[in-house]
Amino acid sequence: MTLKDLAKELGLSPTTVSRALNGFPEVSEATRKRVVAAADAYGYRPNMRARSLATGRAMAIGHVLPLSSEHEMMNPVFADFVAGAGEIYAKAGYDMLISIVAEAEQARAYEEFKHKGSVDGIIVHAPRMGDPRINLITEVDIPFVVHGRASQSDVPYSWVDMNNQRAFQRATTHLLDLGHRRIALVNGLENMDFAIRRRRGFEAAHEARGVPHDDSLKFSGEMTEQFGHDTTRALLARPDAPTAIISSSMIPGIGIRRAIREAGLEMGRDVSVIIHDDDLSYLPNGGDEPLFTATRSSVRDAGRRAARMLLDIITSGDTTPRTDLLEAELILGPSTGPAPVAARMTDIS
Amino acid sequence: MTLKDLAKELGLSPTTVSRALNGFPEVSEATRKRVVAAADAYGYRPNMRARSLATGRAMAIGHVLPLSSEHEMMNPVFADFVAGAGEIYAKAGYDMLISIVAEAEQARAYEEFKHKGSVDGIIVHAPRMGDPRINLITEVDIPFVVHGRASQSDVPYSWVDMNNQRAFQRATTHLLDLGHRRIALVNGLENMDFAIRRRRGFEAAHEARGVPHDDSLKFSGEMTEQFGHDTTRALLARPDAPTAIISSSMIPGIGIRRAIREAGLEMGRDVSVIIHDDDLSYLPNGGDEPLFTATRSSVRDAGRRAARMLLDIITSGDTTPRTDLLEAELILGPSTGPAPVAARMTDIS
DNA sequence: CTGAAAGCGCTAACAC
DNA sequence: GTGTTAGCGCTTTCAG
Repeated sequence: MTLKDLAKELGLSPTTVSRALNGFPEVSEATRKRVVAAADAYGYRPNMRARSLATGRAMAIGHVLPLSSEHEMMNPVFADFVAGAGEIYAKAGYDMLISIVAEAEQARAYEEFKHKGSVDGIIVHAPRMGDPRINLITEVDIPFVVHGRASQSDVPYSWVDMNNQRAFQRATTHLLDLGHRRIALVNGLENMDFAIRRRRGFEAAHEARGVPHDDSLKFSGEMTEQFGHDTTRALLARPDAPTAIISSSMIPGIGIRRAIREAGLEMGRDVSVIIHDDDLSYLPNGGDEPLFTATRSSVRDAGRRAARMLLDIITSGDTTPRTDLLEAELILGPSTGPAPVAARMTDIS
Repeated sequence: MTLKDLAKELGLSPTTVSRALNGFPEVSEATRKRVVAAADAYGYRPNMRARSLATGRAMAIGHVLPLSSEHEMMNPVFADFVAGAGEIYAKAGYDMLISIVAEAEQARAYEEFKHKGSVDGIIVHAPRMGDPRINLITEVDIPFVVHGRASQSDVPYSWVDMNNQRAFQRATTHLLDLGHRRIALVNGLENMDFAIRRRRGFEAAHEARGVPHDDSLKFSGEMTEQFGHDTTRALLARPDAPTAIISSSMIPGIGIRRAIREAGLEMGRDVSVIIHDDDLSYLPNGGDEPLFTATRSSVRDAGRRAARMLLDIITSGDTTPRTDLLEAELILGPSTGPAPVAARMTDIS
């Protein structure tokens, strides 16, 4: 059933039918009712490809994420972000196109998106420090919003991001105010933008409280359980072991828990641990475990906001860069001051 | 730069240029070379919408997942599956469309996909027992492949799935052969197809070895850490506590570990635990923890296979249902026979 | 081997 | 208010 068929059935011209269906003002209410009823009855669905070709709008948004981040904490985060964005697109009648592209082919990917005309806008995921993609996509001249930020980028651009610095500053301050003076930071690789901001927050908290921060307590690596485990093991074996640890993500957090247990220590009593997780839904805080604290914010909401921002840019045509910084919702749970860690250790070989 | 522009530049007709670019045989090698070179030089990219309209092929695949499964173990699994599928699509020049649709709107979603002409085929995720979507989509008459299976469906359909029954049968057999006689199963909700199959495998192993399986040792619930924790806690408090536990997923597995530790027991010594995870990359088995065993298979590979299957169905036009059952790659790690659990327990209040 | 012409299904001037 | 006429950019008969 095409528009033409429907028009023939109704004894009208395709134009009128089109206008009636698309809510143009110049069609009479009577005809509109007839047309809509008939369209409904015949189960008519406009062909988007044809409409796209005629209007120039694809009614689709592309999400691009670099293949290289497949083993980062990106995986679950990405899924949630996309779910949130998808919600908004669905409401607005847009489709969502996902493409996972190797670093080297990013430039081509954007160009293709543009020239193939398959999307009206793009969401860029997992930016690095000074990510070259920002420049690439700006040149291609297609509306886009970055999920996260890319420090040191020389061109202005639109983004939606969590306030990573603030979240870590608050978490760190919390520990400092409890009396902790040696706090370790288990962070992601510093080529990821968020990792740098988190470290800055960690340091800022120290500076604000006049407590020196020891570089030998700051670690950055791939966010695996192994990394959390080994780092913590080594930390606890030191004569100047920290009394608290802040983990940048859930996964190394699991390793941290394990290492603490292996050392014969107890979380929340001997060592305070804060595990930051962008979306706690994966690892609900059991409550009865002495897991010290956790920070929380909704990635899904970030997805929704990014989608709304992009759609607005597209429909308004106003491409002046806009930004949206989401405050993390911190859950700073059952707390305790510093304990003489080293004294309580049994065997960590 | 459109085909017409390019043709004009070359002093050829659009037809010839099209044929040259699309590898039709009747064009001379000389012209083809010229055309290809020019296309390259000008950075010409065919407009997919126009091509789609002309050919009737959308060159895109839709992935539909029900909104209801957002809090299932679906999240990370979905991300990986999609990454694998995306790889194949990219190579074949297809786009990937994702839509997250509420249960109630599934029927309409498929119809829209079909009539809007935005995709050539669909991948259905997270099927339930006798999932009605299978019938819906079959009626709509668009090629599709199901990721997982929906038992009790009356129509035949194509699917790619893990051999969940076999994986759990093997894991259970492993424990039985070590001498365990009371094994608990911490499983997902049984409206999910895989949960049922896993239980069947668990039971089949017992039957094959002539060991009775106790219904009071089988649990099914939402796969949260809390569920794993509470179940294990209660299990260990029983006078007839099991000597081994099999967990259907990583997340409750974390709770299981915690409950065992809280009970003053040690995994792999006092209680043998097998945590099944479709993709261990999220929780690398540390190796030095007495985590007993784990099963492993690549969700990403399943995504690749499903994508290939669907593309083949589409291009060949042969819609006779095909199936692909992937064997899980089991890692049945450091093992131990049963220990008198109850005797070793300290305090679990 | 190449080109002219028609059309995919829809929208958007421009008339009436 | 409604219809007519051109396209959107590409593929595909059908001629030559």
